[in-house]
Amino acid sequence: MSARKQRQVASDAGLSKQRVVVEAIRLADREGVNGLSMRRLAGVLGAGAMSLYHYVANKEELLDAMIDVVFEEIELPPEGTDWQSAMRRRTLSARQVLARHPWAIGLMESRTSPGPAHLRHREAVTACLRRAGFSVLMATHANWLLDVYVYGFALQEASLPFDTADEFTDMAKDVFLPQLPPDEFPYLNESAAALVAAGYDPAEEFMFGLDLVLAALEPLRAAA
Amino acid sequence: MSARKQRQVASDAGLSKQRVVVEAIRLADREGVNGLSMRRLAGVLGAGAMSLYHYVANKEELLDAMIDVVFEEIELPPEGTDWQSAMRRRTLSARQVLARHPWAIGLMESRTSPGPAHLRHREAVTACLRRAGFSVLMATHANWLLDVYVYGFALQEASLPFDTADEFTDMAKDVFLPQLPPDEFPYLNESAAALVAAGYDPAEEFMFGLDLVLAALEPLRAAA
DNA sequence: TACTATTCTCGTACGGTGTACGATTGTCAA
DNA sequence: TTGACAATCGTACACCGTACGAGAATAGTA
Repeated sequence: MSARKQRQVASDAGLSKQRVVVEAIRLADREGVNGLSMRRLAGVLGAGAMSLYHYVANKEELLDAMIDVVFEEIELPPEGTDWQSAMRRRTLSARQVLARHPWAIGLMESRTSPGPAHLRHREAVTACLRRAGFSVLMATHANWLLDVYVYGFALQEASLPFDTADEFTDMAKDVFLPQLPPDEFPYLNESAAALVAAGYDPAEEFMFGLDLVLAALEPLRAAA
Repeated sequence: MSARKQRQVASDAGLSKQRVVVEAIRLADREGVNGLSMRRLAGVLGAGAMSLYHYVANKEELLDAMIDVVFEEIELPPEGTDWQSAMRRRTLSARQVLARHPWAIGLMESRTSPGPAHLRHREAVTACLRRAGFSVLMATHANWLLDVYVYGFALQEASLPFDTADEFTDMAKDVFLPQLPPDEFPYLNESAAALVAAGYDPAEEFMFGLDLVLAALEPLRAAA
């Protein structure tokens, strides 16, 4: 039994909770969360729909497990550096991961209890902040604020209808500006024009806000 | 015909896009976005399910319209004050509105084109920032950052399993702490204990981060 | 080896979903 | 009166999550 279970966890042939969740994530990445149905998932796994329920109590639990796997993909803050570098590292990683799995962001609103990977991440971040000299309460504020930044950014980025600076330029000219009568939206026209001229890079935007937040948090920690 | 249409827009008796969307929002507020189905919505409107499709092309369009009505509820930045007060006012309003309609946050991820109310809000915010002395590009950064803050906060707040400080205290003692073995999560234990002692108020947390962001943006505008 | 217990698979069915299609009615202009 | 059009909605189809229970495969025990 344990030998068989061992084999199933590792191999590609048999089912396992691992494989169900991982394949569910791949499916959601490909088709969006609305394209993820138990029947379709069973299909790509080469199984009957009801077989999945041996590994997952219901679809809600599957979604919870998917979210926690996403959290596992996010790098923990490294230990050997200053707190700002550590936070930059883990938030950048989070941005990449959430951009890879945009469906995860919309799912968070409805799911309230954090999974084990989520908790481990939170513990590591709190540890980093406390060791950097933030008080208990200030570390809580900083933790919350940085999470707000990461999720808020990911949420906005996911709702952008373009991925690269070039795509933005095209869309701005062909789609955005025609929808913005200059007399009704003078300032948005001005913005759009400036952004088309300067180019728009979400990664740069991320760094701008992140550095601003980190710099504003810096004086709130007690000296080391 | 136009008299009839007029009557329908105003009255409670007949259907209209207005009424369909408004009732859909009430239903989503009450039962969550998963409880909103065309049949149920038609039910509370006293109509057949297919009648709704005369006012809305499909459910996606209904959801888009719902989101834009939510944006309409958010106060525009007032004009007679300094930019920080104006931003405080409109972000606080946004937080309240999004807390009232938590389903709206999760919906934003999948919907890419802003509705008219969204655009009007954006225009007003950009105007406020530009008049306060921010450059075109800096106003874009500030606009983006403040939106990140509002949506990120709303997203996190929506995923909290409690609403008030008292509820938090109860849940922390009965639910959170038992899930956190002190040897594995020493820092989260420390945090939780401190928060239980100090009390936890989401509204305060919102002001903390908002003031921090506003203060950090202040030096980035050119003097007036 | 034989029997039993447990784990795993999944076919069928039920009540829900979004919505295409077409029939029906009510209201108007000519 | 007639013909166009706006509005309503019954029916049907393909899909959804999953309860139930039957059957096959495997493990543990004698």
